[in-house]
Amino acid sequence: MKLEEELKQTRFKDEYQKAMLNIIFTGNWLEVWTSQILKQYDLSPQQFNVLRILRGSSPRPLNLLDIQERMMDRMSNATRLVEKLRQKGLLTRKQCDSNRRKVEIEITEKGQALLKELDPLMDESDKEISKKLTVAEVKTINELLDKLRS
Amino acid sequence: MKLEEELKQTRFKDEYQKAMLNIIFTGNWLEVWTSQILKQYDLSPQQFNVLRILRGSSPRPLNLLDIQERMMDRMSNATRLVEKLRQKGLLTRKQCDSNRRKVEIEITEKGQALLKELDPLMDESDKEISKKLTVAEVKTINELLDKLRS
DNA sequence: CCCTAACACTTGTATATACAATAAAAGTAC
DNA sequence: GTACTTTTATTGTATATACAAGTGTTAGGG
Repeated sequence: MKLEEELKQTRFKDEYQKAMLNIIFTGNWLEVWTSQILKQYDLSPQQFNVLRILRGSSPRPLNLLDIQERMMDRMSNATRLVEKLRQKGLLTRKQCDSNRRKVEIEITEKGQALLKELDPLMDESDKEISKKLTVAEVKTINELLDKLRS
Repeated sequence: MKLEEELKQTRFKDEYQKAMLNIIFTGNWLEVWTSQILKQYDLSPQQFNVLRILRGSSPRPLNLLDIQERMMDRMSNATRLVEKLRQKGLLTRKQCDSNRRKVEIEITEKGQALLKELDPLMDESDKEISKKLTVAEVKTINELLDKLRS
């Protein structure tokens, strides 16, 4: 739907302003969507993101700064996020031997299993998008967004 | 910068998954950017958004549901958001005569003045984007995002 | 070895947010 | 008018987040 209808607005100052709002709005929209899916598994999008990051580096553990660098929202508090996941048994943390300031964080079997359960659900979301846009079109989006942040 | 570098990730499952993450990430990125600008004026992006919505409808007042419909993030609590802005004297609220469940919310002179002060700063952000992307390119983004949400 | 600075993380605190429960007014049916 | 439903907004509560201050660890200079 056009952003104008979505936000019941008649016009924007220019295409640039509209793009700014459009990207933020669509990002929120996608995040709400995934959070609906994740809710039944008691995960926030951020927690899910951290788990996927850990799976990506598995079996090599990551420390907190590594995770923070890879997070979608760098502002959120990695310590407490990780602690939440640890309490659920989805990851382990131990002090790093060579540098005791660091912690080594690793996804557990249980975490892997949970992600495996979630994979098909997330594939569904991708399929939803593929109903709306062709591969060429999403490629274009990716290129333009990458360019925007350059 | 490419999302892969930004998130220090080697690859994504496919372009669809990358687009999903890219839009969310870039949306966050833009929101953080504007929130930096707004911070010196003690406004959150959401509060700023509400003020702009009210300016857009001025001099006609809006009630809470109207505002909620036009907000970027529909989940946030409009009542408390509006109350914060009222305390700052940026808007007024009064019970609606014809339907006393509703409230009429209107931007004040002070609110208008604040927005006027912020306009040039926000124009700067637009200009930043215009250094990276042509009008044709942002038009493409807008079309594709609108299509994605359709 | 001592002193200072840099690093990696944690904690405190104030604010924001999500979601559910509640309240009050208006509309509808009888 | 009374009972029921719907609309519109508010409040309670648990959780999340931002930002600054604090803690313990390591590194470097003299």
